[in-house]
Amino acid sequence: MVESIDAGPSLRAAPFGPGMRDAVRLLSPRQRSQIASIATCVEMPGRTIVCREGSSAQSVFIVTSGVVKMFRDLPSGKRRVLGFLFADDVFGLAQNGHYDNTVQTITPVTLYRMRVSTLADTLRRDAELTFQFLCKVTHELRRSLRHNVIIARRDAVGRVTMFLRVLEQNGLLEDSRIDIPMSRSDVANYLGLSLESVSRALGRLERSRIIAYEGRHGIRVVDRNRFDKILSAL
Amino acid sequence: MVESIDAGPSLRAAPFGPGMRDAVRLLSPRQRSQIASIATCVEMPGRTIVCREGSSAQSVFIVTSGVVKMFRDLPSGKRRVLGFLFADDVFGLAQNGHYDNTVQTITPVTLYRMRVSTLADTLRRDAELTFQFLCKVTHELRRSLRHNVIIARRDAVGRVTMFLRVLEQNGLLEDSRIDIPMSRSDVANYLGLSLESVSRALGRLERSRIIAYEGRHGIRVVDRNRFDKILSAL
DNA sequence: CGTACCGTTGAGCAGGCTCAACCGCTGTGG
DNA sequence: CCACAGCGGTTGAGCCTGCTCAACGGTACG
Repeated sequence: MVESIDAGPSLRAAPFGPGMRDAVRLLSPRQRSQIASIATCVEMPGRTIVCREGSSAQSVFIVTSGVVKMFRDLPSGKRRVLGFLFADDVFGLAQNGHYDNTVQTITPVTLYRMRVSTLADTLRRDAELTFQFLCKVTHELRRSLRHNVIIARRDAVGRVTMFLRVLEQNGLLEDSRIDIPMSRSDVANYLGLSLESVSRALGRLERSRIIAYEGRHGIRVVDRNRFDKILSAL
Repeated sequence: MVESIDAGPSLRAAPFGPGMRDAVRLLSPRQRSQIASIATCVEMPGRTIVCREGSSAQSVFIVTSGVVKMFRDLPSGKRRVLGFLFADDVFGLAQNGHYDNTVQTITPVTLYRMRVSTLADTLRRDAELTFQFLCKVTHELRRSLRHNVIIARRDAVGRVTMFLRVLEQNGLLEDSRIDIPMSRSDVANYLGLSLESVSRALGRLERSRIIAYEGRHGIRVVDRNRFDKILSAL
């Protein structure tokens, strides 16, 4: 049954124990339908605000398809993008009564929405399910820490390259093709660079024949050696 | 019974629901003794490595007193400090079979150590306890995201000031006194600055009469207005 | 076909990094 | 008791990279 893999929302994370190299699907079919029973599936076009920083936190969301960005607007008008979320990611969890980040869709997305109180009730009665969520949030924490490592880097080319690898490991695309669904401005705000610097860094990578453009929102790694060298030059 | 507050390890985090302003103690006395029963209490002097990046993950730790730093060493020899952990914080959780960060004590610490497999077994049988850990890890995630916002800032004075506020909110010291237990070098690696920049930033804050030194590892905010102005100038 | 947004490229500036010297405290050994 | 070495912290000089401001190009969409 192909349908079984669509029988409700899913979570992806690396387990605590000595599991596979990286993230795996966490929830059992039973757990997925359990969550589906307390959630509603919604679809949204691109550029839609899903939840807003500071507003009362009603719901928790799980992404099923598409890409969203999580960000915070600063008094100066600058915007900090704190992360991009893909299929099998969860958000809306990090608050205490109020969301502390805004989440906006980048591509059209489908996601499951559930009331935070309903989810909390369900979790309190199901240790196994709660444990899965614990794994997932721990995984998010790991990603955030890696983000910290990336933006600690000083050179624009290095940051952009590390970002490309994150995208590569995330999207399970075929051989060396990397999809960049978000705008340069989003990338810049995520990496703590100006958008010009992002553009220049990509341009430099291309001119030195390390990557090749495939449209403006996709690249291909053509010199894996030098690509990896930049990564480890951190 | 004064002893009751020392009856085992504790966790501190902001709850999901509309709770207090900030973090609260999570575990019930019963849960604390439950964890204590599967943990061993250890004391360590300062500058001790607790667990090392890449090594096989045996244990999860809860800090009871003292300060530790979590960091990662990069190929270039540079060191990224990803966070400082205080009483009621947990670490060792973020791995999959291996620790992905090194943790080292800064001050003498007392902490509870438990085998990760034992903890996992306990959690799988107790939804309420697992939920508490979920809250805690979510809280850690929030802190990491705030860290991201801090180091996104460009100016050294701003980053240092935001760091001082984090320390202030963390340590529950009396009026405007802020303890800085870690070295300038640690602060620099945490903020993504050179240690000279940290030193200069603190010096500038002092010369402009916004803070006053109290020894090298403590300061006092003497002009709260301008202090806050720097914070919101982000 | 025009407009608006995204992306790219250029010129000049500023802030933080690097290198280097110096200071003060601590602990050690003669 | 003092000399010395080591470490953490501060300060200075000069360089370098990414930011800012600005103009231009291309593509998508009305």
